[in-house]
Amino acid sequence: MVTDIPDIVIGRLPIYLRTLYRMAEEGSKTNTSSHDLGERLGISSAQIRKDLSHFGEFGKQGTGYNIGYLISQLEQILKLQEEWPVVLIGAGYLGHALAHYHRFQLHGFHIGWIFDDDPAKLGRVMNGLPVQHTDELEAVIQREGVRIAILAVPAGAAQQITDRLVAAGIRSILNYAPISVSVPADVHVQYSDPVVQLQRMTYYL
Amino acid sequence: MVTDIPDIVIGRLPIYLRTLYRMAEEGSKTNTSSHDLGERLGISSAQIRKDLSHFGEFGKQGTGYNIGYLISQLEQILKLQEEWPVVLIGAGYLGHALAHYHRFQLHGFHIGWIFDDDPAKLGRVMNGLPVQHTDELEAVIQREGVRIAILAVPAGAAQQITDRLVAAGIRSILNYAPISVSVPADVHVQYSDPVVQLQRMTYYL
DNA sequence: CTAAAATTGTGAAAAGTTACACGAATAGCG
DNA sequence: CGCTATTCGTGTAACTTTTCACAATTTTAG
Repeated sequence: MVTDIPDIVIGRLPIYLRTLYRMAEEGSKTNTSSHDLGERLGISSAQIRKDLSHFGEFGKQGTGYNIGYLISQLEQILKLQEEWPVVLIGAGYLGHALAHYHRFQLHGFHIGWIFDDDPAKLGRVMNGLPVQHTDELEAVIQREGVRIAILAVPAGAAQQITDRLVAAGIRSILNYAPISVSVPADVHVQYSDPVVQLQRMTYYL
Repeated sequence: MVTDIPDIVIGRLPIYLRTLYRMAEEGSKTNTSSHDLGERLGISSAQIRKDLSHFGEFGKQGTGYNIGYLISQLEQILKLQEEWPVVLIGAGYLGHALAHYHRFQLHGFHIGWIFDDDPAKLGRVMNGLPVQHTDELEAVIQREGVRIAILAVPAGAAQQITDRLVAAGIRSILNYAPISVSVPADVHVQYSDPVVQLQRMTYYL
């Protein structure tokens, strides 16, 4: 049951969770089923049941899943019931947008520090936070025990910054830079290169 | 050879391409190998060779791959040798950042129109483009033959806008909205929900 | 010129993922 | 109360993806 869950399963849980939050907001019912959920997501009901079964038995035959209960279980599995401090590196257009992205706060990710090494940007305030020099990265990460970073810097700076982040204690990186960074096995990176995402679709046009 | 390529293979080609562009820029050599490429990407060399072999024989035993040639072949496969017009929906913080993202233009994606339905944003200019009312979506897409859209609107608006995009002729959607949209089978969607991406990593912390 | 090293493309094996299908439990209805 | 409709959790089968390993070719070095 709780042994070595495939990454691909973990990757789907936030999607389930997102849909459950939406169902809870709609408030039209207290329960849902794997079938119902699957239909909304374009995923088979069997897959949803199999995925959840890795972690326990959250449903009830005949009734399905209680939405609130399943939400709390998924949040627990994904460690989303605490607030996670996050550092943001890069105060360009994208960094600016991410600094203002209110859904981070809403879901327990608190961007608390913004860094850049462009003198023109230092001291600027974004959503209440001053842009600090990257020289202070290590000190902040260590002092505050930050484990998560969002990287929105140019390709040329990404590997070097990544090495510093990892050395300072960062273990999860959301990478918007257009480059595959190299990290130790215990560090997780999620890639989000907008160009790559568009290029994945033109083949089919 | 050229028959029903797995999506997962298509999805890796832009990553290979990105690395090849970087190698070409570095300019230190004209050739590379599956081994070399794999090392930079954290992917096995066998996988790279297998992926490429779906489309033809681009390498040479003993020598590897000519970087420029492989780039041109991948661009051809992915249909990246033409310029693609793109519509952007949503002129909030994220839309603003995407409108200014210079790598789109650099890689042949031309954001030519920005839409929003918030009266306060209409007429504002972003990177030289005026924000237009979403009422004009269909007319523009049809007149200009646009096939690609970037969606940066709130969850509540996303499905309705998606339906209109698809009806007007859009076939590829890069979706930043935090919701799984439902589309016909011939329409491709790439998801990029920043919160989901962070939530995929906290499990491992 | 020859031997060693590098490297490809690929068939086959291994590993991983998804879908099927069914017993068991529950709820709703007449 | 008993019958029908739902729905879960899961063992197994089917399918997909990755890895292995090797013949064939080319380059390099002596």
